[in-house]
Amino acid sequence: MTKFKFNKAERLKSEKTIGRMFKEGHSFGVYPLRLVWLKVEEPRSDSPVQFTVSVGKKNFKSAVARNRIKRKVREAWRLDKSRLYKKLEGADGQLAFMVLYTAKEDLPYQDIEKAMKTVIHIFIKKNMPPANKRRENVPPLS
RNA sequence: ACUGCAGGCUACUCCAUCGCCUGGCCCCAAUCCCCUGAAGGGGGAGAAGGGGUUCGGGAGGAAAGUCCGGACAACGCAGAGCGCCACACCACCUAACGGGUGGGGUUCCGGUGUAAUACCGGGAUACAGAGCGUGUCACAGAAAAUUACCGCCUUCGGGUAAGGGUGAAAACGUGCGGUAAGAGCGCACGGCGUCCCCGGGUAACCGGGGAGGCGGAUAAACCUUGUGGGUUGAAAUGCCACGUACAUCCCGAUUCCGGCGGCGGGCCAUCCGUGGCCCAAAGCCGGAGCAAUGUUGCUCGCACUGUUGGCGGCCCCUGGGCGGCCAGUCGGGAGGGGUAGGCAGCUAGAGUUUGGCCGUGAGGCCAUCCCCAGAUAAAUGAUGGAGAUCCCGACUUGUCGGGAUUACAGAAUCCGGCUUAUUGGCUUGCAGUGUUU
RNA sequence: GGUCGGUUGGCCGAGUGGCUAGGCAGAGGUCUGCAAAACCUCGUACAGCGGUUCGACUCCGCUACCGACCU
Repeated sequence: MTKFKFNKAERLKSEKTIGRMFKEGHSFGVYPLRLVWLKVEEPRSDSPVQFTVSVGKKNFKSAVARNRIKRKVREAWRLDKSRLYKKLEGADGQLAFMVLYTAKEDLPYQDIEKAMKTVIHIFIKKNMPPANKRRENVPPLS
């Protein structure tokens, strides 16, 4: 039951962490999304991942439109994150995730959900090869 | 019924699944307290957190712009003056307002109608003062405000605003008289200010009469008059936690007087007990000065804070004067550093529903009912399915098929307004046109 | 959340209510064998909408956009 929830512990709120993500973190894009992520050594909560969304004011001037897109992206994350959580079981540290919405128009939910699934898939494929050798394949922080 | 104008109301509904924020209740539970005690047992409280087939609530008419007005909070005073800002026909409403309601003036439009005034309906209106002062008034024009030039007249001293046709604006307009030529110089009609009287109206103002007049515009130019405003704003403010650093540098003040007090000293008198006079430390009290603050514009007032101690030098001379340094305290400033978490403020209020009464109305009074968002990288969503409404097409005229549910837009301390954005529907008032009775 | 400031040609920038300076860039010309430089000429602007005024870049409202500050 708990796998579809989205609590406060799972939200990324620290301004410092977000600042570090853009300096030191890694990123890749899957239209219309772009993931920025960083491994945090001292977890702020007991959740394996802290997640947040960003929609630029440049692309969407209306606050209503920005809020709607953020809700859709959060919904997609909420429904698909369990796949990643399963892979992360037993790992120490915490991951900070930020998803940027890069499209210029408000896309329907199905498109966003599809992109989110791809994002999670690529992340697992790149950084989480099965079992024991996981730690070595995580790229070092620059 | 249609059209036009001016308003008002509303902001799709329901079901299922998965979620978000928030308040209550229940469960788990680290821990703490009490009783008894050898362990242990019993009872109670229970932060943060987790959970629940649990019970409630969860965006707007503009939540927006931040243009006004308040509540509330801080600044030692809600003190003074200056400055600054705002407002400006009258009355009322209101907690207050630059808002609203009603009325007045001015002006525009439409209709009816006239020789013309007029009447009806609707709109707009930052609408105090230009017979205080200062400034500005391009081009054109003789001249843009106290005045010249041309012209006209002349007794050659001068008089004269009729003419000069340009302009947004130029000496009340037209006619007659009058004159050397002219001029409100006089008269008739008309227009516009000032003052007084009468009538109506709470008043603005309107109507009538009289006196004395008529030398431009601009105050959303300075300004004058009147009225109001102390300033700053929830990133206010208070508390807790964490963290540097009661750290560094620069500047300023740290002076004097009086009273009480009497350590101690000097002089005089002496019946040797003491008495009188003078100087006078510590401490206490009061005052002046200085520094700084001066309610986050300037100045001032009152209040408040600091004004303590040590060490040398020079001069006269044995008690003072002058001038320094150091530390402390207080005040001002500079650069730099740390934190950017939590709680309160924070949602029961000029509140909401319904009804009655008063008022032309804005609104007021009374009763009744309800509790109705409090997030903070910032909650109210996603998916699916019905219904309802609207649009398009087809024809069997009430069915089918397709599409849309949209616009503007997301609370951030809270209210009252204003302004701006905006889809569709419903509805009220007024005017006009047409039809029927 | 609050408090302020700004918007003038393609770019930078001045402007007292009376025809919007100047520079860079662009176009044409003179000069040159050709260019550069220099000189001459030209085009293109007051963010938008209302109001005050005879007249508005300027004064006053509203709107849009850009920017600064606060602890």
